[in-house]
Amino acid sequence: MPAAELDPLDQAILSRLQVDCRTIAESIGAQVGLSTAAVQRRIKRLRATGVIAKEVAVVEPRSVGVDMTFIVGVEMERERIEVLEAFRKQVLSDPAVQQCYYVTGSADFVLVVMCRDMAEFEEFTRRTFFDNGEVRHFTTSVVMDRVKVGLTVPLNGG
Amino acid sequence: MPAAELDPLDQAILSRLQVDCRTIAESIGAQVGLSTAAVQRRIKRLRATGVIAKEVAVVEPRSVGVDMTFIVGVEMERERIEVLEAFRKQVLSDPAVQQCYYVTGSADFVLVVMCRDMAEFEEFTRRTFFDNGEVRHFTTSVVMDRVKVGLTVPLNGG
DNA sequence: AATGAAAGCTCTCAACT
DNA sequence: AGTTGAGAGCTTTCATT
Repeated sequence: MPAAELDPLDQAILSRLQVDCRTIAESIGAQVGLSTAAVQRRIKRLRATGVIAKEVAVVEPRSVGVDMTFIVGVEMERERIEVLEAFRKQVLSDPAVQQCYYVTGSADFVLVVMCRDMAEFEEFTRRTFFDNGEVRHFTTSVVMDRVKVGLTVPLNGG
Repeated sequence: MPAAELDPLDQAILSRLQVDCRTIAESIGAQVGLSTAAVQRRIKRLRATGVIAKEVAVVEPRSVGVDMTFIVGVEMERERIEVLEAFRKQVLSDPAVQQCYYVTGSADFVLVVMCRDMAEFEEFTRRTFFDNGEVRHFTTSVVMDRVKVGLTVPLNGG
């Protein structure tokens, strides 16, 4: 888990795979000036060392009937470890919660929540906030446009 | 695009690929009760119809020296189309901006920003906010823990 | 220690049943 | 939808630097 140094070749490979992990090694090799086997070996190492955490399919929400996204700030009643840990577990197991960040500032958690419709979101707020005595306050922002959505990490040199 | 109906088999396939898009078709088939070729045909269709938008490698930020995440709320001076559109373009081309949402409520945009360190974040705020006369106000929350990070979409129901 | 070339193998894809 | 075979892409081997 420490940061093993990545040379420019690894970075170039990663920047391709972050956009499309099905890019074939031959194509990457042609771009970065490496043989197919060399690229494959580097990708294998990047996976083994955890630099590539996972490779996932990104589903277009609307195509599966999910049409609403919310940004929700959550303030807990008390910042006790037990309370925070319980909330963590709850959001981890809730499929409507796409992302959850524990943050400084006025809110304790910031959630990105996806639902089919408003009714489903209200059901989410009930089970997550109203049925939880430890939640002091929450604020909802409705997403009108998902301008940029990805998990791409900035790499040196692009 | 209207939501083409997905049967439970497609949903089962998607739920696997959302976790690991390198799962081989044979393994998925064994789980959902379908032949290898049938699974591959369905995956191909899911890609062609845009249900699977893309397949990407997720890079562990710390392993490439990126150690800080911020949630930034941005309020624009005026909600003129031109101003909003210019801001959209700016964040789309900025590699530090991992995500950007246009939202209702007190902020106009919510950004997820990733940087190597605080200095890089300050440089980001300069180029994005201080050098932009149309930004009225912004609020920064520092992420202490990325509790849940993914682009997984809930598939129940459809 | 990492590379390139080529052999060997796995998975995918399209044709056919 | 299932079966099959050809081809694409990945992995291993080995000689080289």
